[in-house]
Amino acid sequence: MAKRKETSTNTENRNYITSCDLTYAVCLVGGRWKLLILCKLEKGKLRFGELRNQICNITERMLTLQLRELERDGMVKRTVYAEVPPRVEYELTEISLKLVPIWGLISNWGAEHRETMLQKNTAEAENLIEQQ
Amino acid sequence: MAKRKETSTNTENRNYITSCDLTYAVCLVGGRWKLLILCKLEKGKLRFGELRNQICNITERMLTLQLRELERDGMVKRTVYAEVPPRVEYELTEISLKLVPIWGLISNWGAEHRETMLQKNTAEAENLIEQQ
DNA sequence: GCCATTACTTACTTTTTTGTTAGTACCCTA
DNA sequence: TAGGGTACTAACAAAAAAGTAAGTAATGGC
Repeated sequence: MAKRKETSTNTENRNYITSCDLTYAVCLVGGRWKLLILCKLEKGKLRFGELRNQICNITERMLTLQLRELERDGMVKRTVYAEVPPRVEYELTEISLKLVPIWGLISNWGAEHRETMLQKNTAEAENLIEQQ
Repeated sequence: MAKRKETSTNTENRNYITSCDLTYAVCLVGGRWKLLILCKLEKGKLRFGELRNQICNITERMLTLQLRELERDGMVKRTVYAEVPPRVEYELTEISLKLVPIWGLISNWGAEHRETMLQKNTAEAENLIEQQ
């Protein structure tokens, strides 16, 4: 998340894999908290503190880091109001808004996958019992 | 990738974030090489060595690890033929096949995002020059 | 002058992921 | 009987990501 050694194989491989548009796109939202943040912003602008309260397990540090990366990657827009105490609002950008319908599809698939795995694991457990 | 400390905040947070179906789904393909592997398998079955050759920067260890996870998560099916030298084939499963059309959408979005960022960066660079 | 509020930083530690190198098992062929 | 091919595995090191704890700045209200 922080500074990277620019010459590592790790970095080279990152560049290699993101030449694939699909992998590139998924990497943009790959940070642990990013999709959660983006989902919260689907319904409209939110302040830093509102995001923190809605994602109860996130630390301020992680929220800041993820938001900074999302901003750098054009996924959220950050607006600072020159007030004291400070007020900062975050919202989706034009390009990230285009992903919203796709998130719906993926989310449905995720639910289906979870169902499938549950059945699979149940079946395997029953097999184990029978074998005894 | 290997063993995890089961009680870390890190692990707790993993569980928390994957209660969201969208995050859950993206985590399934979140390993560095997973989407690349899945894309190669879109066109049909492939042997271990074929995958290794088609993804030229991957090590055998990483390929093995990613395939094992994909298999555990029901994303690929592994078939071993009892021959010498060994032959192992990998293919997409019913559930991962359902993602293929969505990958197309994401991929297109990724290309568009890349374009957008390129223009944005070019514009910013020009602004910097003007300001001098 | 002191405290509260908000949105962060900074320095550091822990955990996880990724990469490197050198094996292994198996049987077939030369 | 030595070497080749295939699909791995194991031990270790490096890098990156995530988490912890303790600040900071600015100003309005008490």
